[in-house]
Amino acid sequence: MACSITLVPMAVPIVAVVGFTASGKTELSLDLAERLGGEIVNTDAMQVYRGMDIGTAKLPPAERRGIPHHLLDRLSVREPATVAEFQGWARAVSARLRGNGTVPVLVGGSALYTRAVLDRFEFPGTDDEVRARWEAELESVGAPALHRRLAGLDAEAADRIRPDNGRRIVRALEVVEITGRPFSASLPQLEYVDPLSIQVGLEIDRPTLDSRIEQRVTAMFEAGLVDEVERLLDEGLAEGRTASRAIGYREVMAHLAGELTLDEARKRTVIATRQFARRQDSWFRKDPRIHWIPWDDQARAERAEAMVRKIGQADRP
RNA sequence: GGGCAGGUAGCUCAGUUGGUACGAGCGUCCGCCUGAAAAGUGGAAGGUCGGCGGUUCGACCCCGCCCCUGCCCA
Repeated sequence: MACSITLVPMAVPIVAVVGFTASGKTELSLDLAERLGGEIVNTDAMQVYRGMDIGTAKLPPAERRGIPHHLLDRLSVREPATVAEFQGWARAVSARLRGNGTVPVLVGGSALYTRAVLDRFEFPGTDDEVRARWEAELESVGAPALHRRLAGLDAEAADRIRPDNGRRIVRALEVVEITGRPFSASLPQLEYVDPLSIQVGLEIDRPTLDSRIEQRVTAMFEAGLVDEVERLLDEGLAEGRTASRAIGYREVMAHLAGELTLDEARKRTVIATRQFARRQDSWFRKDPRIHWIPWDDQARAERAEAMVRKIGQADRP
């Protein structure tokens, strides 16, 4: 650049749009990105998969208003996804954007993913071989027996984890083995890594949310979700540890395997989505830092923008 | 019109050869949650056992009538 004026590095906030599936997050995030001069960073655990478009309600490129979207289509359906890996990606992208004065607008319904990016949140390492061994052990001995094992090695963790939750027991044993220290797994405090963080949530009443979910799922089936799943099966969807569990995808797979009729698959998908929304609710409710805006507020984008600007100023000298 | 099967939790169905419904799965509600998180996991609330009458110390289980559903015969 000819002009050599170095801009005073302005504090660039990091924004997250959170909320329930089907609540209108996508729309708000685009409006917000436009107003703030930001770019979208996906925080949806399943939209990181290539080819999972219809069933994850991934915004088609043509509807992205020219705003760059990050962390979409990163993995093949065969590859496992993990929070820790995602955390690395998301923090790197966010830091890069902010370095350029661009506001990262995180959008997605995966509460743990969002927290992993915004909060002080560290994950102990992992080891495929160690994990595989404990998983095999779980298979042959059963969760309660493994839980007793864990109790001997890390009483605190065993105390926190239910005897039936094989998955978490295995992880605890894995961490204890590779770190040589207690896992004592518990969620970290609600504390942002960077004070210039803000979460905006879309508030929506249950009856409305439930009917929107029903409509959205039905629309997905009409839009060709079954074809999408068939395509992905050729790419190894069934072998994917994470992707094969995605709502809608597993139901359609069951249908293609002859276990469910098409309509049963659709109905089960609606139910699973609703249950997912309830789980999201229990996460969001516990986070008092979220700024809620009614989903149908005409001026929601303006209001969200104002909230973000206020945060930025409050912390500026 | 006759015959058969069935009417038990919101749904699908177990069950008691008459002695307070042990119900189950799913759904619903509430909770937990550190490398699968759209995942995983714990708990709770739900029932005048189709209706009316009878037999009996006592009936959801026995008898009669009626209503409803499905199938079959005419």
